[in-house]
Amino acid sequence: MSKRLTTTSYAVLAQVAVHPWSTYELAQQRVRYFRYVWPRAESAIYREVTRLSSMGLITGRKEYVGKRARTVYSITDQGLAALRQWLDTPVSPFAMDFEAMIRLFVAPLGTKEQINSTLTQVQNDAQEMLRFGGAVKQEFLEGIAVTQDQVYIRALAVDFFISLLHTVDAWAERTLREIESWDDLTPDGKNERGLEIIRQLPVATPEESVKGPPIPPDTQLRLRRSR
Amino acid sequence: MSKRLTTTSYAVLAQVAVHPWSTYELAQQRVRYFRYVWPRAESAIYREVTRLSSMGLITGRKEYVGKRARTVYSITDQGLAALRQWLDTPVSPFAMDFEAMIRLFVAPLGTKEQINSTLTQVQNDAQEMLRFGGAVKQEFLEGIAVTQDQVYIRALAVDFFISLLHTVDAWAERTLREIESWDDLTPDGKNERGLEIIRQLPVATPEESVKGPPIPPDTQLRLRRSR
DNA sequence: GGACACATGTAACGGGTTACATGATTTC
DNA sequence: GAAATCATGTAACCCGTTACATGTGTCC
Repeated sequence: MSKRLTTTSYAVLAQVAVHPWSTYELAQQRVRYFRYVWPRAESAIYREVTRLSSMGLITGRKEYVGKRARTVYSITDQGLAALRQWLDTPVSPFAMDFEAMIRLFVAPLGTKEQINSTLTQVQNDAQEMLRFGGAVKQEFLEGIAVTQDQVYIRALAVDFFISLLHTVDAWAERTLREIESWDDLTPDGKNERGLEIIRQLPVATPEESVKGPPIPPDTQLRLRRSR
Repeated sequence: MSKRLTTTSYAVLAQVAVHPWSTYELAQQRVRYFRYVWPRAESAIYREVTRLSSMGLITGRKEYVGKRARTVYSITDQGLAALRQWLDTPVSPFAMDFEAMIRLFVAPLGTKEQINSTLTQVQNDAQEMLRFGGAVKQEFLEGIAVTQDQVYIRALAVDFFISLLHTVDAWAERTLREIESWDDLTPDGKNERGLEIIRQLPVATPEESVKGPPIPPDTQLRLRRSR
Protein backbone atom coordinates (compact mmCIF):
# COMPACT_ATOMS: atom_id res chain seq x y z
CA MET A 1 0.00 0.00 0.00
CA SER A 2 1.51 3.24 -1.19
CA LYS A 3 2.02 6.09 1.26
CA ARG A 4 1.04 8.86 -1.13
CA LEU A 5 -2.42 10.30 -0.89
CA THR A 6 -4.31 10.85 -4.12
CA THR A 7 -7.02 13.35 -4.89
CA THR A 8 -9.45 10.53 -4.30
CA SER A 9 -8.07 10.18 -0.77
CA TYR A 10 -8.63 13.85 -0.12
CA ALA A 11 -12.12 13.69 -1.58
CA VAL A 12 -13.02 10.95 0.90
CA LEU A 13 -11.28 12.81 3.69
CA ALA A 14 -13.19 15.97 2.83
CA GLN A 15 -16.45 14.10 2.96
CA VAL A 16 -15.65 12.53 6.33
CA ALA A 17 -14.74 16.00 7.56
CA VAL A 18 -18.37 17.07 7.18
CA HIS A 19 -19.53 14.49 9.72
CA PRO A 20 -19.02 10.79 10.52
CA TRP A 21 -20.28 8.22 8.05
CA SER A 22 -20.25 4.47 7.65
CA THR A 23 -18.32 3.27 4.63
CA TYR A 24 -21.49 2.30 2.87
CA GLU A 25 -23.00 5.72 3.44
CA LEU A 26 -19.82 7.33 2.19
CA ALA A 27 -19.93 5.34 -1.01
CA GLN A 28 -23.63 6.08 -1.52
CA GLN A 29 -23.60 9.73 -0.58
CA ARG A 30 -20.88 10.56 -3.05
CA VAL A 31 -23.80 11.40 -5.30
CA ARG A 32 -24.47 14.49 -3.21
CA TYR A 33 -20.80 15.27 -2.95
CA PHE A 34 -18.18 14.55 -5.52
CA ARG A 35 -19.72 12.06 -7.87
CA TYR A 36 -19.94 14.52 -10.69
CA VAL A 37 -16.69 16.34 -10.17
CA TRP A 38 -14.59 13.37 -9.10
CA PRO A 39 -16.32 10.17 -10.21
CA ARG A 40 -14.90 6.95 -8.84
CA ALA A 41 -16.14 3.40 -8.35
CA GLU A 42 -17.50 2.42 -4.96
CA SER A 43 -14.78 -0.09 -4.34
CA ALA A 44 -12.22 2.70 -4.64
CA ILE A 45 -13.93 4.41 -1.72
CA TYR A 46 -13.74 1.26 0.37
CA ARG A 47 -10.04 0.97 -0.30
CA GLU A 48 -9.42 4.62 0.53
CA VAL A 49 -11.24 4.26 3.83
CA THR A 50 -9.02 1.34 4.78
CA ARG A 51 -5.94 3.29 3.81
CA LEU A 52 -6.88 6.53 5.53
CA SER A 53 -7.78 4.60 8.65
CA SER A 54 -4.47 2.72 8.70
CA MET A 55 -2.69 6.06 8.38
CA GLY A 56 -4.59 7.50 11.31
CA LEU A 57 -6.31 10.23 9.30
CA ILE A 58 -9.73 8.85 10.16
CA THR A 59 -10.85 6.54 12.97
CA GLY A 60 -13.53 3.88 12.85
CA ARG A 61 -15.96 3.03 15.63
CA LYS A 62 -17.98 -0.19 15.47
CA GLU A 63 -21.71 0.25 15.69
CA TYR A 64 -24.61 -2.14 15.48
CA VAL A 65 -27.84 -1.72 13.59
CA GLY A 66 -29.78 -4.70 14.84
CA LYS A 67 -27.39 -7.59 14.45
CA ARG A 68 -25.48 -6.02 11.62
CA ALA A 69 -22.12 -4.49 12.42
CA ARG A 70 -20.86 -1.44 10.64
CA THR A 71 -17.92 0.87 11.12
CA VAL A 72 -18.55 4.58 11.37
CA TYR A 73 -15.57 6.75 10.52
CA SER A 74 -14.73 10.21 11.81
CA ILE A 75 -11.89 12.49 10.83
CA THR A 76 -8.97 12.88 13.24
CA ASP A 77 -6.95 15.98 14.02
CA GLN A 78 -4.22 14.47 11.91
CA GLY A 79 -6.70 14.10 9.07
CA LEU A 80 -7.72 17.74 9.34
CA ALA A 81 -4.08 18.74 9.31
CA ALA A 82 -3.52 16.66 6.17
CA LEU A 83 -6.43 18.39 4.45
CA ARG A 84 -5.06 21.80 5.39
CA GLN A 85 -1.64 20.90 4.08
CA TRP A 86 -3.16 19.71 0.84
CA LEU A 87 -4.69 23.14 0.28
CA ASP A 88 -1.17 24.52 -0.13
CA THR A 89 -0.27 22.25 -3.04
CA PRO A 90 -1.06 23.13 -6.68
CA VAL A 91 -4.47 22.08 -8.02
CA SER A 92 -4.71 19.56 -10.78
CA PRO A 93 -6.42 21.22 -13.74
CA PHE A 94 -9.91 20.67 -15.01
CA ALA A 95 -10.04 17.60 -17.25
CA MET A 96 -12.83 15.86 -19.03
CA ASP A 97 -13.49 12.56 -20.73
CA PHE A 98 -15.89 13.25 -23.54
CA GLU A 99 -16.11 10.28 -25.83
CA ALA A 100 -18.90 11.85 -27.87
CA MET A 101 -16.35 14.27 -29.30
CA ILE A 102 -14.28 11.41 -30.71
CA ARG A 103 -17.40 9.95 -32.25
CA LEU A 104 -18.24 13.30 -33.77
CA PHE A 105 -14.83 13.39 -35.44
CA VAL A 106 -15.35 10.03 -37.10
CA ALA A 107 -19.05 10.58 -37.71
CA PRO A 108 -18.62 10.69 -41.52
CA LEU A 109 -17.67 7.00 -41.39
CA GLY A 110 -21.09 6.17 -39.99
CA THR A 111 -24.70 7.21 -40.43
CA LYS A 112 -26.73 10.25 -39.48
CA GLU A 113 -28.72 8.09 -37.10
CA GLN A 114 -25.56 7.12 -35.25
CA ILE A 115 -24.31 10.65 -34.65
CA ASN A 116 -27.84 11.76 -33.85
CA SER A 117 -28.20 9.12 -31.19
CA THR A 118 -24.81 10.02 -29.74
CA LEU A 119 -25.73 13.69 -29.44
CA THR A 120 -29.16 12.88 -28.08
CA GLN A 121 -27.52 10.76 -25.41
CA VAL A 122 -25.26 13.67 -24.50
CA GLN A 123 -28.26 15.92 -24.17
CA ASN A 124 -30.20 13.40 -22.10
CA ASP A 125 -27.26 12.94 -19.76
CA ALA A 126 -26.96 16.69 -19.31
CA GLN A 127 -30.67 17.09 -18.65
CA GLU A 128 -30.66 14.25 -16.17
CA MET A 129 -27.81 15.91 -14.29
CA LEU A 130 -29.68 19.21 -14.43
CA ARG A 131 -32.63 17.51 -12.78
CA PHE A 132 -30.30 16.41 -10.02
CA GLY A 133 -29.05 19.97 -9.75
CA GLY A 134 -32.64 21.12 -9.38
CA ALA A 135 -33.15 18.65 -6.55
CA VAL A 136 -30.09 19.98 -4.76
CA LYS A 137 -31.35 23.53 -5.23
CA GLN A 138 -34.64 22.61 -3.65
CA GLU A 139 -32.99 20.90 -0.70
CA PHE A 140 -31.07 24.04 0.10
CA LEU A 141 -34.07 26.30 -0.35
CA GLU A 142 -36.08 24.08 1.99
CA GLY A 143 -33.23 24.18 4.46
CA ILE A 144 -32.92 20.42 4.75
CA ALA A 145 -29.54 19.86 3.05
CA VAL A 146 -26.92 17.97 5.06
CA THR A 147 -24.49 20.83 4.49
CA GLN A 148 -27.06 23.53 5.04
CA ASP A 149 -24.59 25.53 7.14
CA GLN A 150 -22.29 25.62 4.12
CA VAL A 151 -24.76 27.13 1.64
CA TYR A 152 -22.52 30.10 1.06
CA ILE A 153 -19.85 27.72 -0.35
CA ARG A 154 -22.07 25.10 -1.91
CA ALA A 155 -24.00 27.72 -3.82
CA LEU A 156 -20.84 28.52 -5.75
CA ALA A 157 -20.30 24.87 -6.61
CA VAL A 158 -23.89 24.29 -7.68
CA ASP A 159 -23.62 27.42 -9.80
CA PHE A 160 -20.70 25.86 -11.63
CA PHE A 161 -22.48 22.59 -12.10
CA ILE A 162 -25.64 24.17 -13.52
CA SER A 163 -23.76 26.55 -15.80
CA LEU A 164 -21.66 23.78 -17.25
CA LEU A 165 -24.62 21.53 -17.90
CA HIS A 166 -26.58 24.29 -19.59
CA THR A 167 -23.59 24.82 -21.84
CA VAL A 168 -23.44 21.13 -22.75
CA ASP A 169 -27.19 20.94 -23.25
CA ALA A 170 -27.31 24.01 -25.45
CA TRP A 171 -24.39 22.82 -27.54
CA ALA A 172 -25.98 19.40 -28.08
CA GLU A 173 -29.20 21.10 -29.08
CA ARG A 174 -27.73 23.42 -31.68
CA THR A 175 -25.42 20.71 -33.00
CA LEU A 176 -28.35 18.34 -33.46
CA ARG A 177 -30.19 21.04 -35.36
CA GLU A 178 -27.17 21.72 -37.53
CA ILE A 179 -26.75 18.07 -38.48
CA GLU A 180 -30.48 17.74 -39.06
CA SER A 181 -30.13 20.35 -41.79
CA TRP A 182 -27.63 18.20 -43.69
CA ASP A 183 -28.59 15.78 -46.41
CA ASP A 184 -25.74 13.43 -45.58
CA LEU A 185 -22.46 13.35 -43.66
CA THR A 186 -20.15 14.02 -46.60
CA PRO A 187 -18.20 17.29 -46.85
CA ASP A 188 -20.01 18.19 -50.08
CA GLY A 189 -21.07 21.80 -50.02
CA LYS A 190 -20.66 22.14 -46.25
CA ASN A 191 -17.28 23.78 -46.33
CA GLU A 192 -18.39 27.42 -46.34
CA ARG A 193 -20.99 26.81 -43.65
CA GLY A 194 -18.31 25.25 -41.43
CA LEU A 195 -16.03 28.22 -41.92
CA GLU A 196 -18.89 30.54 -41.07
CA ILE A 197 -19.45 28.76 -37.77
CA ILE A 198 -15.75 28.92 -37.01
CA ARG A 199 -15.64 32.61 -37.91
CA GLN A 200 -18.41 33.41 -35.45
CA LEU A 201 -16.82 31.63 -32.49
CA PRO A 202 -16.34 34.13 -29.66
CA VAL A 203 -12.59 33.75 -29.31
CA ALA A 204 -9.66 35.85 -30.46
CA THR A 205 -7.26 34.39 -33.01
CA PRO A 206 -3.56 34.91 -32.20
CA GLU A 207 -3.32 37.08 -35.31
CA GLU A 208 -5.72 39.53 -33.76
CA SER A 209 -3.90 39.69 -30.48
CA VAL A 210 -0.22 40.02 -31.33
CA LYS A 211 -0.06 43.37 -29.60
CA GLY A 212 0.84 41.98 -26.19
CA PRO A 213 4.20 40.43 -25.33
CA PRO A 214 4.70 36.84 -26.50
CA ILE A 215 3.54 34.16 -24.11
CA PRO A 216 6.48 32.87 -22.04
CA PRO A 217 7.14 29.21 -22.82
CA ASP A 218 6.63 28.07 -19.22
CA THR A 219 2.95 29.03 -19.37
CA GLN A 220 2.37 25.67 -20.99
CA LEU A 221 -0.87 24.06 -20.15
CA ARG A 222 -0.47 21.30 -17.66
CA LEU A 223 -2.05 17.99 -18.31
CA ARG A 224 -4.09 16.47 -15.57
CA ARG A 225 -1.84 15.37 -12.79
CA SER A 226 -4.18 13.64 -10.44
CA ARG A 227 -1.91 11.24 -8.62
CA MET B 1 -2.61 -8.28 -23.72
CA SER B 2 -6.37 -8.02 -23.54
CA LYS B 3 -8.42 -8.31 -26.70
CA ARG B 4 -10.93 -5.61 -25.81
CA LEU B 5 -10.56 -2.22 -27.39
CA THR B 6 -10.97 0.79 -25.14
CA THR B 7 -12.08 4.29 -26.01
CA THR B 8 -8.39 5.18 -26.02
CA SER B 9 -7.86 2.56 -28.73
CA TYR B 10 -10.59 4.09 -30.85
CA ALA B 11 -9.22 7.58 -30.26
CA VAL B 12 -5.85 6.49 -31.67
CA LEU B 13 -7.55 4.61 -34.47
CA ALA B 14 -9.62 7.70 -35.32
CA GLN B 15 -6.49 9.81 -35.50
CA VAL B 16 -4.67 7.32 -37.74
CA ALA B 17 -7.76 7.30 -39.95
CA VAL B 18 -7.10 10.95 -40.83
CA HIS B 19 -3.74 10.11 -42.39
CA PRO B 20 -0.60 8.08 -41.59
CA TRP B 21 1.55 9.15 -38.66
CA SER B 22 4.65 7.97 -36.88
CA THR B 23 4.06 6.98 -33.27
CA TYR B 24 5.89 10.02 -32.05
CA GLU B 25 3.81 12.32 -34.18
CA LEU B 26 0.67 10.60 -32.98
CA ALA B 27 1.62 11.17 -29.37
CA GLN B 28 2.55 14.81 -30.04
CA GLN B 29 -0.32 15.73 -32.30
CA ARG B 30 -2.90 14.57 -29.80
CA VAL B 31 -2.88 18.22 -28.79
CA ARG B 32 -4.70 19.08 -32.00
CA TYR B 33 -6.95 16.08 -31.64
CA PHE B 34 -8.18 14.54 -28.48
CA ARG B 35 -5.90 15.85 -25.78
CA TYR B 36 -8.60 17.97 -24.25
CA VAL B 37 -11.52 15.61 -24.63
CA TRP B 38 -9.67 12.35 -23.99
CA PRO B 39 -6.42 13.15 -22.17
CA ARG B 40 -3.98 10.27 -21.82
CA ALA B 41 -0.26 9.91 -21.17
CA GLU B 42 2.04 9.51 -24.14
CA SER B 43 3.09 6.04 -23.14
CA ALA B 44 -0.52 4.93 -23.37
CA ILE B 45 -0.48 5.95 -27.02
CA TYR B 46 2.64 3.91 -27.66
CA ARG B 47 1.03 0.88 -26.09
CA GLU B 48 -2.16 1.30 -28.10
CA VAL B 49 -0.22 1.54 -31.34
CA THR B 50 1.52 -1.75 -30.57
CA ARG B 51 -1.78 -3.35 -29.75
CA LEU B 52 -3.72 -2.05 -32.73
CA SER B 53 -0.89 -3.09 -34.99
CA SER B 54 -0.76 -6.61 -33.59
CA MET B 55 -4.49 -6.86 -34.16
CA GLY B 56 -4.16 -5.80 -37.77
CA LEU B 57 -6.21 -2.62 -37.39
CA ILE B 58 -3.27 -0.46 -38.41
CA THR B 59 -0.09 -1.34 -40.31
CA GLY B 60 3.39 0.10 -39.83
CA ARG B 61 5.94 0.84 -42.50
CA LYS B 62 9.55 1.51 -41.58
CA GLU B 63 10.93 4.82 -42.79
CA TYR B 64 14.24 6.56 -42.32
CA VAL B 65 14.84 10.18 -41.51
CA GLY B 66 18.59 10.38 -41.91
CA LYS B 67 19.90 7.46 -39.91
CA ARG B 68 16.96 7.38 -37.56
CA ALA B 69 14.36 4.71 -38.12
CA ARG B 70 10.72 5.33 -37.41
CA THR B 71 7.54 3.45 -38.08
CA VAL B 72 4.72 5.19 -39.85
CA TYR B 73 1.29 3.70 -39.27
CA SER B 74 -1.75 3.71 -41.54
CA ILE B 75 -5.22 2.42 -40.87
CA THR B 76 -6.29 -0.85 -42.53
CA ASP B 77 -9.67 -1.78 -43.93
CA GLN B 78 -10.14 -3.91 -40.87
CA GLY B 79 -9.40 -0.84 -38.74
CA LEU B 80 -11.99 1.20 -40.58
CA ALA B 81 -14.51 -1.57 -40.11
CA ALA B 82 -13.75 -1.64 -36.38
CA LEU B 83 -14.34 2.12 -36.15
CA ARG B 84 -17.65 1.77 -37.96
CA GLN B 85 -18.76 -1.01 -35.66
CA TRP B 86 -17.85 1.07 -32.65
CA LEU B 87 -20.23 3.80 -33.78
CA ASP B 88 -23.10 1.42 -33.11
CA THR B 89 -22.27 0.92 -29.44
CA PRO B 90 -23.57 3.25 -26.70
CA VAL B 91 -21.44 6.32 -25.87
CA SER B 92 -19.84 6.67 -22.50
CA PRO B 93 -21.21 9.79 -20.85
CA PHE B 94 -19.47 13.10 -20.33
CA ALA B 95 -17.34 12.99 -17.20
CA MET B 96 -15.01 15.45 -15.59
CA ASP B 97 -12.29 15.49 -13.00
CA PHE B 98 -12.41 18.86 -11.33
CA GLU B 99 -10.28 18.87 -8.23
CA ALA B 100 -10.84 22.58 -7.66
CA MET B 101 -14.40 21.79 -6.65
CA ILE B 102 -13.22 19.53 -3.83
CA ARG B 103 -10.92 22.28 -2.67
CA LEU B 104 -13.76 24.74 -2.75
CA PHE B 105 -15.77 22.48 -0.46
CA VAL B 106 -13.04 22.39 2.16
CA ALA B 107 -11.99 25.98 1.61
CA PRO B 108 -13.16 27.09 5.09
CA LEU B 109 -10.40 24.92 6.56
CA GLY B 110 -7.80 27.04 4.81
CA THR B 111 -7.15 30.67 3.95
CA LYS B 112 -8.62 33.12 1.48
CA GLU B 113 -5.30 33.16 -0.33
CA GLN B 114 -5.47 29.44 -0.87
CA ILE B 115 -8.92 29.36 -2.42
CA ASN B 116 -8.08 32.47 -4.41
CA SER B 117 -5.03 30.84 -5.89
CA THR B 118 -7.02 27.71 -6.71
CA LEU B 119 -9.67 29.69 -8.57
CA THR B 120 -7.08 31.83 -10.30
CA GLN B 121 -5.40 28.68 -11.51
CA VAL B 122 -8.71 27.42 -12.87
CA GLN B 123 -9.18 30.67 -14.72
CA ASN B 124 -5.65 30.66 -16.09
CA ASP B 125 -6.04 27.11 -17.32
CA ALA B 126 -9.29 28.00 -19.05
CA GLN B 127 -7.78 31.09 -20.68
CA GLU B 128 -4.77 29.15 -21.83
CA MET B 129 -7.03 26.59 -23.46
CA LEU B 130 -9.04 29.40 -25.02
CA ARG B 131 -5.85 30.72 -26.55
CA PHE B 132 -5.30 27.30 -28.06
CA GLY B 133 -8.88 27.38 -29.34
CA GLY B 134 -8.14 30.73 -30.95
CA ALA B 135 -5.11 29.25 -32.69
CA VAL B 136 -7.22 26.41 -34.07
CA LYS B 137 -9.79 28.93 -35.26
CA GLN B 138 -7.13 30.84 -37.13
CA GLU B 139 -5.72 27.70 -38.74
CA PHE B 140 -9.09 26.86 -40.17
CA LEU B 141 -9.77 30.40 -41.33
CA GLU B 142 -6.40 30.47 -43.07
CA GLY B 143 -7.19 27.14 -44.65
CA ILE B 144 -4.03 25.44 -43.42
CA ALA B 145 -5.47 22.99 -40.90
CA VAL B 146 -4.58 19.33 -41.35
CA THR B 147 -8.26 18.47 -41.32
CA GLN B 148 -9.29 21.41 -43.46
CA ASP B 149 -11.61 19.19 -45.50
CA GLN B 150 -13.45 18.37 -42.29
CA VAL B 151 -14.23 21.96 -41.22
CA TYR B 152 -17.94 21.26 -41.27
CA ILE B 153 -17.44 18.67 -38.50
CA ARG B 154 -14.56 20.24 -36.63
CA ALA B 155 -16.39 23.54 -36.36
CA LEU B 156 -18.98 21.82 -34.18
CA ALA B 157 -16.30 20.40 -31.92
CA VAL B 158 -14.43 23.68 -31.60
CA ASP B 159 -17.73 25.35 -30.79
CA PHE B 160 -18.17 22.98 -27.87
CA PHE B 161 -14.66 23.53 -26.65
CA ILE B 162 -14.92 27.33 -26.73
CA SER B 163 -18.36 27.41 -25.12
CA LEU B 164 -17.29 25.17 -22.29
CA LEU B 165 -14.17 27.17 -21.58
CA HIS B 166 -16.04 30.46 -21.55
CA THR B 167 -18.39 28.92 -19.02
CA VAL B 168 -15.52 27.83 -16.80
CA ASP B 169 -13.75 31.17 -17.17
CA ALA B 170 -16.86 33.18 -16.38
CA TRP B 171 -17.65 31.04 -13.35
CA ALA B 172 -14.13 31.40 -11.98
CA GLU B 173 -14.37 35.14 -12.49
CA ARG B 174 -17.64 35.67 -10.66
CA THR B 175 -16.68 33.22 -7.92
CA LEU B 176 -13.41 35.07 -7.32
CA ARG B 177 -15.35 38.32 -7.06
CA GLU B 178 -17.83 36.78 -4.66
CA ILE B 179 -15.12 35.50 -2.35
CA GLU B 180 -13.26 38.79 -2.60
CA SER B 181 -16.31 40.42 -1.04
CA TRP B 182 -16.05 38.26 2.07
CA ASP B 183 -14.18 39.25 5.20
CA ASP B 184 -13.26 35.67 5.97
CA LEU B 185 -14.22 32.11 5.07
CA THR B 186 -16.55 31.45 8.03
CA PRO B 187 -20.29 31.01 7.50
CA ASP B 188 -21.01 34.10 9.61
CA GLY B 189 -23.63 36.24 7.96
CA LYS B 190 -23.20 34.61 4.55
CA ASN B 191 -26.17 32.31 4.81
CA GLU B 192 -28.78 34.54 3.21
CA ARG B 193 -26.45 35.54 0.40
CA GLY B 194 -25.81 31.87 -0.39
CA LEU B 195 -29.50 31.14 -0.50
CA GLU B 196 -30.00 34.09 -2.81
CA ILE B 197 -27.42 32.70 -5.25
CA ILE B 198 -29.08 29.29 -5.11
CA ARG B 199 -32.49 30.83 -5.66
CA GLN B 200 -31.35 32.57 -8.81
CA LEU B 201 -29.84 29.47 -10.41
CA PRO B 202 -31.51 28.86 -13.77
CA VAL B 203 -32.81 25.38 -13.05
CA ALA B 204 -36.22 24.04 -12.10
CA THR B 205 -36.67 22.44 -8.71
CA PRO B 206 -38.58 19.14 -8.76
CA GLU B 207 -41.30 20.87 -6.72
CA GLU B 208 -41.97 23.19 -9.61
CA SER B 209 -42.16 20.45 -12.17
CA VAL B 210 -44.29 17.72 -10.66
CA LYS B 211 -46.86 18.09 -13.40
CA GLY B 212 -45.26 15.57 -15.73
CA PRO B 213 -45.25 11.82 -15.12
CA PRO B 214 -42.68 10.55 -12.61
CA ILE B 215 -39.28 9.73 -14.03
CA PRO B 216 -38.99 5.99 -14.71
CA PRO B 217 -36.34 4.41 -12.49
CA ASP B 218 -34.29 3.12 -15.41
CA THR B 219 -33.50 6.66 -16.52
CA GLN B 220 -30.74 6.60 -13.95
CA LEU B 221 -27.66 8.50 -14.88
CA ARG B 222 -24.88 6.24 -15.98
CA LEU B 223 -21.49 6.67 -14.48
CA ARG B 224 -18.60 6.88 -16.85
CA ARG B 225 -17.96 3.50 -18.37
CA SER B 226 -14.88 4.08 -20.38
CA ARG B 227 -13.41 0.60 -20.57
C1' DG C 1 -41.19 -18.10 3.82
C1' DG C 2 -39.40 -16.70 -0.65
C1' DA C 3 -37.87 -12.87 -3.08
C1' DC C 4 -35.66 -8.87 -3.19
C1' DA C 5 -33.21 -4.99 -1.85
C1' DC C 6 -29.94 -3.25 1.64
C1' DA C 7 -25.44 -3.23 3.75
C1' DT C 8 -20.67 -4.38 3.58
C1' DG C 9 -17.29 -5.71 1.67
C1' DT C 10 -13.02 -8.70 -1.31
C1' DA C 11 -10.33 -10.31 -5.51
C1' DA C 12 -8.21 -9.74 -9.60
C1' DC C 13 -7.29 -7.57 -13.96
C1' DG C 14 -5.63 -4.03 -16.68
C1' DG C 15 -5.35 0.82 -18.14
C1' DG C 16 -2.94 4.99 -17.01
C1' DT C 17 0.71 7.07 -14.90
C1' DT C 18 5.50 8.21 -13.62
C1' DA C 19 10.10 7.38 -14.27
C1' DC C 20 13.74 5.95 -16.81
C1' DA C 21 16.69 4.81 -21.11
C1' DT C 22 19.11 5.71 -25.32
C1' DG C 23 20.61 7.15 -29.71
C1' DA C 24 20.27 11.17 -33.26
C1' DT C 25 20.11 15.99 -34.47
C1' DT C 26 20.66 20.56 -33.75
C1' DT C 27 22.62 24.55 -31.51
C1' DC C 28 26.22 27.55 -30.16
C1' DG D 1 32.62 19.19 -29.47
C1' DA D 2 29.50 19.83 -25.41
C1' DA D 3 24.86 20.67 -24.26
C1' DA D 4 20.37 20.68 -25.14
C1' DT D 5 16.61 18.88 -27.33
C1' DC D 6 14.29 15.66 -30.45
C1' DA D 7 12.63 11.15 -31.41
C1' DT D 8 11.41 6.73 -29.82
C1' DG D 9 10.49 4.00 -26.83
C1' DT D 10 10.34 0.39 -22.10
C1' DA D 11 9.35 -0.93 -17.19
C1' DA D 12 6.88 -1.05 -13.25
C1' DC D 13 3.66 0.51 -9.97
C1' DC D 14 -0.87 1.39 -8.57
C1' DC D 15 -5.45 3.39 -9.11
C1' DG D 16 -9.81 2.33 -10.88
C1' DT D 17 -12.73 -0.93 -12.62
C1' DT D 18 -15.60 -5.12 -13.00
C1' DA D 19 -17.18 -9.04 -10.94
C1' DC D 20 -18.17 -11.65 -7.20
C1' DA D 21 -19.46 -12.91 -2.19
C1' DT D 22 -22.23 -12.97 1.89
C1' DG D 23 -25.13 -11.92 5.51
C1' DT D 24 -29.51 -9.09 7.00
C1' DG D 25 -33.64 -6.72 7.03
C1' DT D 26 -38.18 -6.17 4.73
C1' DC D 27 -42.11 -6.86 1.92
C1' DC D 28 -46.18 -9.32 0.63
